[in-house]
Amino acid sequence: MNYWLMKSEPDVYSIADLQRDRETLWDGVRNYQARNFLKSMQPGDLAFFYHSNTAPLGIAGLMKVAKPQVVDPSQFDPKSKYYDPKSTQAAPRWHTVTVEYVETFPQLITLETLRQAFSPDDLWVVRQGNRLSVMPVPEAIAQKILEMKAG
DNA sequence: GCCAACGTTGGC
DNA sequence: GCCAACGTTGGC
Repeated sequence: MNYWLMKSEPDVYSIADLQRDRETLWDGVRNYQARNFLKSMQPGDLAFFYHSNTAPLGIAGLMKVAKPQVVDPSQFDPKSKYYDPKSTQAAPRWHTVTVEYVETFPQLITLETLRQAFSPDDLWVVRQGNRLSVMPVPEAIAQKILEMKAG
């Protein structure tokens, strides 16, 4: 079982939206490094839901990988902003997962708090200028984050 | 809204 | 295969 961190802009899709939907397809990732992490996810892996490009920034809750290795359908949809004309049905470029709601943290764990607690080498989201939207979280770090949300 | 960081594209 | 131009992300 592995831990991950996945970013979403809450104006677009928030932890509250996931709570309402219970499960969602994590579509629209168009970065190869992030996609490779998505591809390596296993059912039951846990992922921190990070609210980006908002205020306050931080980890808002937890979700669980439900279905792995899902072909992202938006790559074939010319009307989608995630349309990729170079992708084919025979050889899709973009795979993702579906995720299932687990919990909303009683309190957002802010980026500032994460910066104080962790080094950029341990938790990549605190790296300056970090643009990766899906990243692994070492188990020891994940455990500490889960302790922090307990208060 | 600004802009630094940085990934991608495409001409050569 | 290099790298300048370009587009996007995301913190501030």
